[in-house]
Amino acid sequence: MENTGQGLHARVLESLGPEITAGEHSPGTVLRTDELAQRFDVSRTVIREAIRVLESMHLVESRRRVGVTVRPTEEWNVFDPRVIRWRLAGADRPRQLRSLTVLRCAIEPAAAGLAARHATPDQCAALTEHAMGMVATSRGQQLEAYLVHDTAFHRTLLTASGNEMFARLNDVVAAILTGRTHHHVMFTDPDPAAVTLHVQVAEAVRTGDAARAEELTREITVGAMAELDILAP
Amino acid sequence: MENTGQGLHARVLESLGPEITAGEHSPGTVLRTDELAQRFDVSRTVIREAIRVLESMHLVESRRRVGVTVRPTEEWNVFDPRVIRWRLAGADRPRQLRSLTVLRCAIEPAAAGLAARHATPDQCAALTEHAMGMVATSRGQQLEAYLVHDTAFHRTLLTASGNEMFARLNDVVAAILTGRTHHHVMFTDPDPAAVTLHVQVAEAVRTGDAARAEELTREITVGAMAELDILAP
DNA sequence: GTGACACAAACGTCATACTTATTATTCCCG
DNA sequence: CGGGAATAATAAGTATGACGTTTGTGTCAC
Repeated sequence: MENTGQGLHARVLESLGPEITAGEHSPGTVLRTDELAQRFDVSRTVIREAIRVLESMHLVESRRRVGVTVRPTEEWNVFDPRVIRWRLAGADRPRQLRSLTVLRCAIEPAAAGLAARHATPDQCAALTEHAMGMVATSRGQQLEAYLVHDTAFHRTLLTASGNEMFARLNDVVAAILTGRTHHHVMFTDPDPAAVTLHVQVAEAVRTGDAARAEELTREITVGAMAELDILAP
Repeated sequence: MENTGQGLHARVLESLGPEITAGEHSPGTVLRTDELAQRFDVSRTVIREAIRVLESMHLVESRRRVGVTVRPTEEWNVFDPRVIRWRLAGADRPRQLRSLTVLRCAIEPAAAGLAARHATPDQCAALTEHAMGMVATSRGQQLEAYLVHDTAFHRTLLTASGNEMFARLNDVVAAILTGRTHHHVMFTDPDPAAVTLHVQVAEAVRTGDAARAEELTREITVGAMAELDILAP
């Protein structure tokens, strides 16, 4: 239960954060540090440190004499990994998943194009290796093993793009892929066409064909959007 | 500009953050809270709150008995608005600007396509209005006025996409546009072709032509990359 | 009704003592 | 001489109480 034992402030954060992102405290609600200290049975010091982090995420705003007020959703730092995680774990998980998928579909083709230019031999090898792994595990209900290779493939692709911003989105893509397998209840084996596309992307990156890598990746992402009933762009 | 005097912890943060992102403390360096408290002449409480925020940005890692160690660049939360701002203000501004531009060029076409589907009449009106403003200020060294309309145009476009993640990138795009005008020393008037493209994008969004809006916006972003000598994808 | 003024509530800051985890050192035994 | 266990040292983590600062609000006089 307590996987958050890294300090009391972390424990408070992992309680308050999800509460806020889940909308349990509607925007405008005021939280008082004294009450929170009493509720969590910790000192105000600990509460204040947690509040400071929530404030850095633009989830709350602390003002004198008034207290800690919850900010409206539009002001949240929706790119903060923790905010993403909390929202994915909360009630509006579907909407968050759609937002992230749209983002992913804008990013990954561009990342693939860059990877075709910048990927190191090691990265090319890793890509083909994971693509082969996907092929090997694409039949016979080996969904977990398939997911591992799928995640590794996209992580390698994003890293190989050489763009630090893209690289930092691998957690997002991993969350999407994991979510699809675990939550969306994939009983059936993966789409063979998608598996083939991954192999072809690895090949395009290896041969340095940026345009082809981008287009093939776009096909993959279009498929990902279709799974969530998002209009293709 | 930004109010850095809003509390001592904010002051410390706005000193330590830039120092770290500028590489003044190389990864692995250990900072001790007591020393920092002495250096900034504040209590340890204040230092701890600042450290907690830096920790939430993955800039540092606080461990008992060892101190606060600076983390390697690859682990930083490069999407955090403050990290972006600090790096833009620091030494590796050029590289940061290129990273952001690549990101922008992956995002904006997709955002334009979505905007063509989701934009409200008000947003369409704002788009055309700002495009007209760009036309009106595109000649005669009215660079500042042009920048205002340019920024507003792209902000409206990203917001109109209806995707919260895209919408939160308007600060990034604004930083890029501002940087081009101010830093890149634009003596010459804007490229007339780019101005025309903006008008056409506004028109495409208004008429709901998603494919056209996306393609036109891609042409704009390709131009933005060319200005920074980035290979077109 | 309007202005100034005083009060109080909540956060902000500080100082201090104590706790805990982690590392480094010592020391004993094989 | 070497290795592992006991021990000490260290720096962050937590608790507490006091005081400062800002600011919303109510009151009072005019």
